[in-house]
Amino acid sequence: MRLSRYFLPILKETPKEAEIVSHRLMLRAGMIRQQSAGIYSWLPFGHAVLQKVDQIVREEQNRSGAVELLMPTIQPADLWKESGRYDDYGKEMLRITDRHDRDMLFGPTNEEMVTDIFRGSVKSYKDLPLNLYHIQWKFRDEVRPRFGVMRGREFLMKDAYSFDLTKEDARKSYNRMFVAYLRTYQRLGLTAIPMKADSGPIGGDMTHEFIVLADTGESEVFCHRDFLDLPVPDENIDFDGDLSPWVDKYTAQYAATEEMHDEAAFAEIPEEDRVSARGIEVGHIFYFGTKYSEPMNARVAGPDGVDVPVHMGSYGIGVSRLVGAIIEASHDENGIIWPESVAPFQIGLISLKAGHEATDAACEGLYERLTNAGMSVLYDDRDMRAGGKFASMDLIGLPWQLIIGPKGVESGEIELKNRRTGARESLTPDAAFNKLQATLNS
RNA sequence: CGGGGUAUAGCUCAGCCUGGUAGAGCACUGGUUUUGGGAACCAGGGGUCGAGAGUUCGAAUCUUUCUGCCCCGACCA
Repeated sequence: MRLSRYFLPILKETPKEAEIVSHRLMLRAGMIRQQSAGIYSWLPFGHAVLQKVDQIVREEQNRSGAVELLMPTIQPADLWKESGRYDDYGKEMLRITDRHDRDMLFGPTNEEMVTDIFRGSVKSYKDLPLNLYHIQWKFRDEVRPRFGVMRGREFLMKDAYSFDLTKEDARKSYNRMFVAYLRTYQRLGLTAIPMKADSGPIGGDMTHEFIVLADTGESEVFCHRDFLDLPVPDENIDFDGDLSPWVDKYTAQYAATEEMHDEAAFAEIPEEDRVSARGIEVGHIFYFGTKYSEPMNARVAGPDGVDVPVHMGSYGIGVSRLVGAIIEASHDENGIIWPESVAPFQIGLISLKAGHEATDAACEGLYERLTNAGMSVLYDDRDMRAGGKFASMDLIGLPWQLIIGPKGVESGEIELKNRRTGARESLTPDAAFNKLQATLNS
């Protein structure tokens, strides 16, 4: 992509409404534009990141055996009246009346709807287990939206719903999601720690919040240092096998958010292993049994022929929030530092002197070569001074920068810079190409 | 939903106290000189000063009502 033909409205100054770093950087890097409190347009650069995250989440859901569908944003109120939540859910639910005066709502979540879909078609234990998920925009009319996309009113969320005959089976479904989440966050370049969450009236140990540590996190969290470098299952993990060893490994040590914090238990950890930090919740999984299947009559026949309500769980990942969380966890004073897995482009190619014949030729040649080799390149071909280009490229945080100017072209060298480490090296165009190909296509 | 702010050019802000023809920097357009870490100069374009009502000869400025947005708290993926 040539920057001169892209839409990347970079801001030199920070809009005053942005308080936290991810919000500031997302506005400055031309990723989002606010349309109303907590409601954002995703501009091309931001949209590209959102799609990368979306796709990784999808791939890991699919790998775990979950099946994708797509439910609507607008739901009829009747389903919610059936479960009893129409009255329970407060003003956070955006209620709408259509032209026929029917009560509708903009979905804040989809338990009722997916239960309705399930009960219409599944009647036997032979069709279980089943896990249905979608990635869809939700709306919660927060009293006080803030932190940009981290706490918006409209947000993109992956929500999965598992259906099982028994609680024991539901635990297996829970474990599958647990492991899928570990893999998902790792692929996104994040260290996410599963922490005990409040299970509310359901009770039990099957609920965890996945927390990313970041200095600017919204809440205080406490955990054992071991979590910071626990291995994550590789892509060959068998989701039909017994996943409990992995879950056990990740639940053996102390980890809790503020609300669930137990000072005494935390004190038992050797002092040097105690981690007390700020965290961002990027996922939440929980088992809730027959809370919806009971009132909504979602029952299946067991092997004995008797109908029983299915055991359900739901599993959320805040996809749009993750974009902010990744920035919170990965930036410096100059801007964003994208993990390679979610970077909108792998390489930023800077022409230090657009219009200079030899420089243009060198840039065009390399741009074409890299692109043809399957690498994604944002080519800054604007006629602009070098300083501004360097600042822009650091701000938008592409993992690799290729810097080509008249001096280097004359001596046959270009500069390759790693955004994260800041390391630069002068290479011939061939060497730079080979290095990038070896690094990025591996 | 309680408390506190704020609203002037695309962005950051001054002007308001003490009413008198709407400003600066950056950005944008044209030009000249520059050119390896956010250049300089010259010439331009761009604002019903959030909206309504009032006071006044005259309102960005004073009074008042409304609205948007932001921050703190309670609440939450």
